[in-house]
Amino acid sequence: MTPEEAVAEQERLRPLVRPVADPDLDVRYAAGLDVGYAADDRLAAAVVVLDATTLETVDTAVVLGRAEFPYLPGLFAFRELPPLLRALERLDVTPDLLVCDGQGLAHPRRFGLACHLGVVTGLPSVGVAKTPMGRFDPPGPERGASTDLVDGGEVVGRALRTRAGVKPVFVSVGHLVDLDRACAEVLRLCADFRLPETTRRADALGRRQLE
DNA sequence: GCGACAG
DNA sequence: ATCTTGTCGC
Repeated sequence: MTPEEAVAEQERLRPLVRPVADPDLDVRYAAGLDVGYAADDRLAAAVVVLDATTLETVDTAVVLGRAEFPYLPGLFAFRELPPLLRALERLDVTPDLLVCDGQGLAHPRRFGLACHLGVVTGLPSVGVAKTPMGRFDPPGPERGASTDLVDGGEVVGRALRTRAGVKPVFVSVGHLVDLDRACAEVLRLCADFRLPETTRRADALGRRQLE
C-alpha cells in the first residue's frame, strides 16, 4: 500500500467514526494496546485487558511480527494496526473500550489510530497520546484538570492532567464515546502514574517479548 | 517557501 | 519507536 492509498483509506473510513456517547456503554473491561520495536524490523503487538474498576489484569495477548509500513506522521495506524488486530483476535475477553497509544480525532484528517481501530473492530475506543497534535494551554496542576486541545480551529481533544504536577496526556475520542467520557475513563485507569495502566502494561508486555 | 509532524 | 523506569531536587 502506498502512502497515497493509505490517505484514501482514511478518507473512506472517516465518515464511519461515531464520536458520540453510547448511553448503554458500561466499561467493565478496558484494553490497552501498544506496539514495541526491536533494533531490527521485529515488533511485538500487545494487548492487556484490565478490570476497569480493580485494575486487575484479566487477559493478555501478544503477536510477534515485522514492520510492513514505515512510520509516517498521519499514517501511524498503517504501521501498528495490522499486528494489533491480530493480537485482539487472540483475546478471550472482549473489551468494552480500547485505549490506544496515539491520537484519535486529534489527527490532520481526524482519523488517528484510535478512530481506525474503533471503526474496524466496532468497539468503543479512545486515544491517549504522550505528545499533542494541536495547541493547548497548560491545565491546572491538580489531577483531573484539563484544557482543550485545538487544531485547525476546532477542539479535537483534551490535555488531561492524570497526576498532580506532571505533564498532561492528550486524550481524543476514537469511536463510540464522547470526550467527557473518554477523559473520565482514562483518569480512572491512571492509578499511580502519568499513563493509564492499560498502556503501561501493554508496553511492558510487548517489550518483554522482544528480549 | 519553511517548519512541524502520534509512534 | 529505541536508549533502563520513575522520581526527586536544583
